[in-house]
Amino acid sequence: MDTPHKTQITPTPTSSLSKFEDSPVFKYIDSLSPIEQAKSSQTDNCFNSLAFLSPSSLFPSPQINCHRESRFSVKRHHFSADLNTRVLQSSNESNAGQEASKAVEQSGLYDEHPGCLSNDSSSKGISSDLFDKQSDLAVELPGTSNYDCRSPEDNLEACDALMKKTSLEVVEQERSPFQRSRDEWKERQRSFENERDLRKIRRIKPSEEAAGCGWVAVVSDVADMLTVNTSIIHENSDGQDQRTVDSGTTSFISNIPEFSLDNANNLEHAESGDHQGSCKQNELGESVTDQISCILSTCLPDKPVVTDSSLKKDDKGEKCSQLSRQRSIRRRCLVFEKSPGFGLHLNSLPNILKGQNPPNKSILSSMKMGEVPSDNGTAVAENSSEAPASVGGTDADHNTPEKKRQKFELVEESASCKRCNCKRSKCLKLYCDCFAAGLYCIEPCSCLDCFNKPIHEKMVLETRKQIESRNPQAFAPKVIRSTESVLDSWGENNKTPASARHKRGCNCRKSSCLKKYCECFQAGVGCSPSCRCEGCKNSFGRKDGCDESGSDGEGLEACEKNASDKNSHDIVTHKNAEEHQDLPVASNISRSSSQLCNTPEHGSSESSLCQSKFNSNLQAIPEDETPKVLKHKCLPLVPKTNSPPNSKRVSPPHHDCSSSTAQRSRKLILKSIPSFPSFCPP
DNA sequence: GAGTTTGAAACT
DNA sequence: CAGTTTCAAACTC
Repeated sequence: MDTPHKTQITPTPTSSLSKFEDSPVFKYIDSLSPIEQAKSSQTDNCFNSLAFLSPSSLFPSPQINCHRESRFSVKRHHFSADLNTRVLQSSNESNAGQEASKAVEQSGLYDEHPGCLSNDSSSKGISSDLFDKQSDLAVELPGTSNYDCRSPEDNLEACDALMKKTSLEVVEQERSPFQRSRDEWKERQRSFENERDLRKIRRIKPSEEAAGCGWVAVVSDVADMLTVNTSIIHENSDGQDQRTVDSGTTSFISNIPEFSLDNANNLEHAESGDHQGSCKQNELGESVTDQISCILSTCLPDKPVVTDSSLKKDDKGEKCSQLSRQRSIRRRCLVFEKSPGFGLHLNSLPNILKGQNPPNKSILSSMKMGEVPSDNGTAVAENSSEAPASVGGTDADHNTPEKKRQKFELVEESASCKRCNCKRSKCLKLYCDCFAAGLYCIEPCSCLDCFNKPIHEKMVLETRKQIESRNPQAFAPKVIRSTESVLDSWGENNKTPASARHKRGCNCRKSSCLKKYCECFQAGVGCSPSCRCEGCKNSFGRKDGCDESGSDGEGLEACEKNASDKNSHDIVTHKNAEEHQDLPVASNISRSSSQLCNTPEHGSSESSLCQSKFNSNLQAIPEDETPKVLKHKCLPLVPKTNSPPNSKRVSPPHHDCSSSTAQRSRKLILKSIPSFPSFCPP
């Protein structure tokens, strides 16, 4: 049936046009859909490039094109031969092609078979073929056959000739200078998109290889790829994939390295499984897209769901599970883009290890306690006791995500977990340990009306900024590793062993710095002249000089007394508490510290173990890596108290065990510790 | 588990 | 900057 619009579209009848209108294909297409052309142009945002009826069709969203291109840009060349054989038809049947593509899209072919069309085009018949062309042209965007034939493909020269004789004759007559400028713009756009595709292709592999260090690039790359029109979010209306951002905001970014580490193999297996007996993945673009999909699916918090669904489909042999994944992934990545992650938030650290599970500080604690990510991205407990043999299994078992998850969960259980219990501060003040430590509150927390969650990221950031505006060091480590230079500034001699000190000092009045009310004691460091404590009896070092080295008998006596009557309990309690509590800068603790702790020379006695462990849990940061601001603020510290400046530094009890080696090792360790991350975007 | 103590953080 | 209040952890019972 002839619609009035067709005559409108081709107002200048040509012999060729009339010829093809009489073709069986045209009639068939025509009979397929009664959709009017004008309506199509309005409703179809993507595949109306041949209609040239409305500005909206002339300028489809470049973002849409971005993601379409990722699917079709390479495919275009693959179909070029086929296209050549039928371009005469299609180019003159733009209307019919559009309708056909619409029909295809409605029937799901568009989404379901993009990667398989080359193989079953015959079976799919003209619909698929038209779809191929349509998708191709839709991606190409220019909307003119002329542009289409300016593709670098040499074998399109014939196409060029044909096109010039057919549709171009029609279209060019109607091309206005506006359209030509539009074509130029789109050509530039396509150039940009091609470049971006190349970047995608180029980056996938390095991202896998770079593993941990390259994931930032992956993130940026992902961000590049995620500039998708938000309309895509609603592309799939089943609602199954609608997710809240929440924890995924951080896990998204932080999980990327895990993909690099963990899922490279899985990806290979999954992909090979996906394509066996179904779609032949012979196109680089498809492969890259799938890899990207897997990266993203790995990064996403609901990966299990996605993976499962995908696997189900794969098991059924359905060919288009990849696309479904891609679409879901795109949608959820949009969510991420809408609510970018708290990139440097410490909660992301555990996610690096934990994968898709929600952020959990316990893993951070695990790291702190000496568990470090192994090469495959899992946390390895330095203490063998924390790595049950049942979890270990074979090497093959180690590589399975389930085993890793179990391992993580076990590690998590055995590790400590900081749980705040805030009731009034909404976890947005430094009262909250989680917030002060730069961590989001998580499930184990018992806080009420907590706003320290990824979903309130903006509020968290604003609050942080506000607090930092009051005190730039508010989120800096409270305990710094004081080197000789600092001690010098405190008027102490260089022979005193370097130790950690509370940056600001405590202000205890009643606890005598012998309870965890005292931040110095809690951190396991001695009080310093910076402290304004009264009656300091800090067993780790009194403000006025309690040196276990023996030079100060009274001090030592006091300390020993403390250790005997109360510290024996306190230290043990402290040890336990430190083992079950996160310190604000857990990242400062290296595995080497734990190794030191477990080496025979250091671990001969319980007390030395305790102390070593205690030291390893300090919030200390090397003075070398202390920010200049911090140095400037800390170095000229003038004690407010009247404590004599010549008080000897007090070493923690039992420090005599391998002190030199320990100190040397600790220096090396601490120098390798990265500086405290800034939470504020630069 | 409830109540108390404590000192840092926040506020004025 | 100092004094006061608020807050949550530590502690005691």
